[in-house]
Amino acid sequence: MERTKVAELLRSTDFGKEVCVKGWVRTKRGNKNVAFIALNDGSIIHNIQLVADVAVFGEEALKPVTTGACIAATGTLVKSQGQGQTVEIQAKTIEVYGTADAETFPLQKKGHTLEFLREIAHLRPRTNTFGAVLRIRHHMAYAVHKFFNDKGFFCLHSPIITGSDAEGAGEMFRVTTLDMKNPPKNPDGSINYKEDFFGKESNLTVSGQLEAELGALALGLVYTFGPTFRAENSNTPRHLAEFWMIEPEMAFYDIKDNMDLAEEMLKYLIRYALEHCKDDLEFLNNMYDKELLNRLNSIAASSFQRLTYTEAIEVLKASGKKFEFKAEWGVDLQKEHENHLVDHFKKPVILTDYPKGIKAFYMKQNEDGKTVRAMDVLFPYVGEMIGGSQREENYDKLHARIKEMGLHEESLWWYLETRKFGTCPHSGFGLGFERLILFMTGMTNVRDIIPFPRTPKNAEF
RNA sequence: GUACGAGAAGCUCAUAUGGAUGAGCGGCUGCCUGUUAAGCAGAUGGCAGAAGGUUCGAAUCCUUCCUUGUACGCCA
Repeated sequence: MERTKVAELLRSTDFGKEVCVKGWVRTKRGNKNVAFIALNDGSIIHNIQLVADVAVFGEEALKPVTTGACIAATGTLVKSQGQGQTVEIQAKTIEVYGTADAETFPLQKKGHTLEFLREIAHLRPRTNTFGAVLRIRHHMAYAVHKFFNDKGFFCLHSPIITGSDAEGAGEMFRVTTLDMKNPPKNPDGSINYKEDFFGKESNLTVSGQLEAELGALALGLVYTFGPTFRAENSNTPRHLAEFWMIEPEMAFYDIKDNMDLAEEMLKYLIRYALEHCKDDLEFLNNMYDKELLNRLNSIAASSFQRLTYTEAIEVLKASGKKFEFKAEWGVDLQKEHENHLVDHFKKPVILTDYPKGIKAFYMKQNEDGKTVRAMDVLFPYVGEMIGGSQREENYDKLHARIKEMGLHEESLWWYLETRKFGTCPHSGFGLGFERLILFMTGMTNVRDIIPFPRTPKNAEF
């Protein structure tokens, strides 16, 4: 008999129908006469209840049906006699695919802390929480592609391995096939990378932006959605060494178009989640964060507060609040400052036109000679969600800035050539996918947002 | 990387000023004719992260290291 998913069975009113269901046992309870098995197959957060008459199956046959075991069952879909569910399956056959020794299976019926579940990341997808998070993560990934596709963007696959060391977004992971115990040396004792796989030093990418710009200057509207790697020793609930980033890049967009796109996209994604992840969001709302649904609904309906860095400094100064670090023009905003701004406006804030000294080389320089057309989107709950800018399209200005900042000009030759050949105004931004999911789920640590987190001192699984 | 906190039973935690280690849950055994993270009863289960040190005596005090949490920094 063909397997029917639990999600479908729970919607069905086809009572009397013979069905087959397969999944993992969450709990089994009952007495001498009847056993109730809560079965979950991952298709939905809810379980279906199997009712097994002990007289039919025999006590011994039901023994291996324990929490964590995988089974296939056939039976009749019936209206539940008990409370708590509308439909259930009166079981006729049960086949055990895989047992789970109750003494050693680490997931118990009662809840576990998220910290403990991180230690058993290979099994935590079987919990309600991670089922919900991972389903939401999937829907958000799909929604990102759908959003861009519907707007005429093309997905561009930027490289994972890069020979460029000038992206400037953080420390990089070296990629090499050289024998680390005995690397080939130059006469001066340094390592000879000419012997390495690519004939030069290479690393894992920290951003697909520069390549996305090349794509935008040919296809118009593009976006990347891929993994990025940063070897920073960042120990916070918002940082990972390996994370996923969405980086749209748009020809002919100025900073305002850029902001409009970022705001439209974020609201679209929130609405998409509210529409397609209802059960999972309700579970997370009840279990972790009672304000989750309110927050999602309110931000989907809000219009983001836009102001310049200079105006933000004024707001901070006028607040009269005592900050640990004084808010002063020219200094990068501290977390406490960002938090104050978001609290002050009570909605997402888009900050623009930062001092050029604290931003990356590729951002378009303003006429004032002091600021660049950067934009950061600050969100309640998670902080910096997006970082982006209008890009500097003028060759001379870009070149001067690269020299001024002491960057390795030669390795950026290809990037500079786009400004020589058919340059145009363009903009883009980077959205941290895990931070988006953090916001979307009400979870508090990105280690619980990605199936297998990579953080300093941790690459298990 | 900095600051502070935490590492004891499978899990979550009590163990007041250093003085024979405790509980709840899980798992196990038994009871209960439809249960809902079921209920009731019982037994089992740990030389307290690692290494040193102080002391008659250390889970408790000190040192170093490891792991982990939170805040901050780097950013997304």
